[in-house]
Amino acid sequence: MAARAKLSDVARLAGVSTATVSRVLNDNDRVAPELVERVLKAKAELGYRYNSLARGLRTRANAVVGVVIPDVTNPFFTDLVRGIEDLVRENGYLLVLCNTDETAAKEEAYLELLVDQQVAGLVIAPVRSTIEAASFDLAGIPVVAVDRTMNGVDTVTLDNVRGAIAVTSRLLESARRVATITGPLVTTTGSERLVGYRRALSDVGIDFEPELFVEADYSESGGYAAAHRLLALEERPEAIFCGNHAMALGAMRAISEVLDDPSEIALASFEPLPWAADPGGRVVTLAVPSYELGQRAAQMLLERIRGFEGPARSIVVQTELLRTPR
Amino acid sequence: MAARAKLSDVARLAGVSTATVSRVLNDNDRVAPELVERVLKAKAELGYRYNSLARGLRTRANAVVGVVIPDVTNPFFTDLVRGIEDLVRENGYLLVLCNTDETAAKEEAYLELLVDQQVAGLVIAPVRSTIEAASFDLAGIPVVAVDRTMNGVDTVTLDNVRGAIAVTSRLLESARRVATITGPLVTTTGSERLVGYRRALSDVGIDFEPELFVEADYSESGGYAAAHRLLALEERPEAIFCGNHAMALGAMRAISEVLDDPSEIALASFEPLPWAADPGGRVVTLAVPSYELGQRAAQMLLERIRGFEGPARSIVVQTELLRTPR
DNA sequence: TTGAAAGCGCTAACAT
DNA sequence: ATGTTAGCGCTTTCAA
Repeated sequence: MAARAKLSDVARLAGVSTATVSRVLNDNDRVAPELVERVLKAKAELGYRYNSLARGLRTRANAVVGVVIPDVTNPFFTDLVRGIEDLVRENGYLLVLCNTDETAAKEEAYLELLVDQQVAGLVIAPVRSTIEAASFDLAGIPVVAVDRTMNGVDTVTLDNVRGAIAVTSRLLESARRVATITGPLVTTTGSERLVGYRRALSDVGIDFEPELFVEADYSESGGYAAAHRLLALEERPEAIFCGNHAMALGAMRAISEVLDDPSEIALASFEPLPWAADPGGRVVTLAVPSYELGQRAAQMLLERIRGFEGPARSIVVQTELLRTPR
Repeated sequence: MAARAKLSDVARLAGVSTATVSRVLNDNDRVAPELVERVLKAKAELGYRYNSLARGLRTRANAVVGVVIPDVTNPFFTDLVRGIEDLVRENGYLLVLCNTDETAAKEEAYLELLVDQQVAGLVIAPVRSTIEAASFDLAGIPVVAVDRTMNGVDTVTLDNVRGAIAVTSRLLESARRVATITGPLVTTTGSERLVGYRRALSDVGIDFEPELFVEADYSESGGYAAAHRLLALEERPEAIFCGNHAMALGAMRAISEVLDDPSEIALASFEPLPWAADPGGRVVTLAVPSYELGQRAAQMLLERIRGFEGPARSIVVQTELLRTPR
C-alpha cells in the first residue's frame, strides 16, 4: 500500500506547477493541450486520486449530498432515494443516507453531522412539518424538502388531498362506514391525507365520526394496533383507509386475526402494496411515483447547489388510483 | 445565517490559543480546569461546531464509515445496516450508505468515492467474492466484509451451508423433487447455499439433478423467471428452495400464475418473508439475525479503526429454522 | 500547562 | 497560458 500520490507529485512528474494540474483536473481554464496530456499521463501513472477533504476545505463544499428520511425500510422511501441517487451520482456527488426513524432527536443529530461534513446540499422528508430551515442553522446549505413540506425551501410533494379523496371515494362506493388510520398529524402527509378523507366523506354527505379516525405512526405495528382499536368498536367499520403501506400491512394482520373472512372489511392504502401481500389486488391503492419524486427533488437541489437563487419553489406530483377492488 | 464560527473565534473569545481549544475539544491533554471552562463557554456562546473536513485533512481520517451493500430494498440488508448504524453512530461516526445494485461497476465507483472521502472504515457485502482488499487499493482503510466473504479482511457471515441444509432437509420431509433457485454463484451466499442444498440431497440419497437448479440474481423478477423455468419442466418440482426473500416472492408469483392451487408446491426461502406475503406461515424459512450481523461487523470495524492490527478474523453466525410447514 | 507555528492537500488570486 | 503563493480550519510538534 504505497502512500497515496498527491497533486504535487503529479505536478512534479509532469513538470508543471500544481496550479496547472488543478486546472487540468477541474477543466476550468484553458491549458495548453500538450500540458494537459502530460498531466493526464502523470496522473494515470501515479494512480492519482484527489483528496476530497482538502478540496472541500478549500472550496467550502464537499461533493456529498445528504438524504434524511424517516424510514429506510419503506419501499416508498427506498425508491425515492434511488431517484435521488441516480441523478446525484451522475453529477459526481456521493449520497449520504440518514434514517431518522420518525424521531425528531435523531433527525436533529443527523442534520448537525451533515452540516459538520459541509455537505453540498440536503434532501429531507422532515419528521415534523413545523421544522424550519433556519431553526437548525443550515448555514447556507441548499435544502429541498421531499414528500413532506417545510417552510422556506423548495419542496416536492404528492397531492395528498386529491389522492386521499380518490381512495376514500372508491371505498365509499361499496361501504358507508369508512375508517382511516393516518400517520402522525405533525407530518404534512398525515394531516393532508386526513383532510382528503374528510372531504370525500362530506362530498357524499357523510359526517366525520371521530371514533373512525386513529392517528398512528406509519409503522406496521402502529397500523396493527390502530386496526385492532377500530375492530373493537361497537359498530365495526366496513372499510379502512391506511395512510401508508406499512400500516396497511399491520391492519391486514389485525383484520385476519379478528375476522374469519378478512374480505368482509375493505382495505385501502395510500401507498401500493407488494404483490405478495395482496395477490388478488383487492386492496385499493394509489400509484405513487416515488422514483420521480426523488428525481425532481434531486434536480431542484442540483440547481440550488449550482447557485440558483430564486424564491422557494414547490412541485406537486399527482397520484392515480391503481387497483380496483372487485 | 451568520458565518459559522471557527476554532480561532472560540480561542479569541476565550482568550486562549487555538491549540488549547483544540485540546479541550479533543479532551486529549490536561488543560487547566479554568481554561476548560472558559473554552466551553465560548464554544457554547458562538455555537461552534468543528469543521470535519479540516479535521479530516489534518488527521487523514474522516469520521465517516462507508457501507456498501447490493440492495437497499432487501429487508435483510436494511436490518443489517441498522445494526451497523446504531453502533457506529454511538461512536460518533456518520454512516454513508451505498447501493451497488449487485453490479461490480457501481461497486467499484462507490469504493473509489469512499476512498476519496477518506472514510475511517468500510463495511461491504461484495458483489463478487473474488474481490480483494488490495485490488482497489483501499489505502490502509480498515474493511470488514459482511454476509459475503472477501480475502484478507475480517468477515462476519452466516452459516450458509448449515442453513441451506436445514431448509432443504425440511422440504425433503414431504417432497422428493426439490428444486433450488440460487443467487449469483460468484457470491459466497449463492455458492454456499447451493452446497448446502446438494449436501441435504445426498444425505438422503437423492442425486443432484442439474435441471432442478437455476442461478438467478437475488431479485424478485429473477426469482419469477427462474420459477417459471422450473415450472415448465416436463416433470415439475414438488418444492422450491429460494436463496433469498425477493426470489421467493418472485417464485410465489410465478407459481400462483401457473397453478390453480399454489400450495401444491412447497416453497422455502433462506431469508424470512414479511407476514403479509405468507400469512399462513407455509413457507419454510430461517431466522437470520441480520441486525446482529451488522452489529458484529461494526464492532470489528471499530476495533480496526482504533488500531487493532491482528490477522483477519472471521465470525460465522448460525441461523435457525423458523416456520414449520404444516 | 500553554502558545507559536508549521503544515495536511488543495484551489484561487495574483503575478508573470 | 502558466507559475507563485497564500490560505481553507484544524491538529500537533516544538518551545517556552
